[in-house]
Amino acid sequence: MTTVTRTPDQKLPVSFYSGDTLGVARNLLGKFLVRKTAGGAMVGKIVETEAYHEVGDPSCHAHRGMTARNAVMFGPPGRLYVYFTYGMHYCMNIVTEKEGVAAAVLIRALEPVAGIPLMQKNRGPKAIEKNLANGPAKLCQALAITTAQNGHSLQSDDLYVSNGETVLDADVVTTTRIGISAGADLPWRFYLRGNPFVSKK
DNA sequence: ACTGCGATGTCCT
DNA sequence: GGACATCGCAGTT
Repeated sequence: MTTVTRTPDQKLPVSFYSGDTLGVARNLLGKFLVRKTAGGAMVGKIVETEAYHEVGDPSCHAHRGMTARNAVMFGPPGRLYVYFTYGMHYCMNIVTEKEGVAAAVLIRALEPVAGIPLMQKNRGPKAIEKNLANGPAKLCQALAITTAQNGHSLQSDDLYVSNGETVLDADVVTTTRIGISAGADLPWRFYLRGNPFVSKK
């Protein structure tokens, strides 16, 4: 018999995030994002990511240098970069690369694993399980993440990424990013092949 | 199924 | 003043 061991409370170390952004984006697939709030704990498996980098990527918020909004991207790796967009939505990124290099991985979709009733409460009565976290703004709403968490360390106890499932290269699809115009040709989006919680096909 | 578009605040030119 | 790493609703095929 085969035993699958999961260690959902083992945080990924800062060194996991400090390297090449494309590699981090790929390797975040299958990991568990853990969020604890006053209402309870939630866990989602990361099933879709996108890489953003100040160098060679005109769609990166930091492409034209540091501003008040993107400053966290220039800081140390393993922290959260959360921004507000379209007048009503939040998106969360994980900062990568060494301090001084602005880069991050956008978390685009989660497969709900635990705390699903709380995610539904956060998302509102119209959300069903399939739609709880299959988009960057939806998952922030499900996990109660706003700009209040901008700069938040993933070594904290209320918001972190833990070891998850091993993902084979054969199960990773690499393609272009969604919802951007500049840099639309870069193959910097990664998702789990066939996973029903990916935001789009 | 698909397509178009309104909401709504902040950032940056 | 335009753009925006989005979402959900309304209308059509």
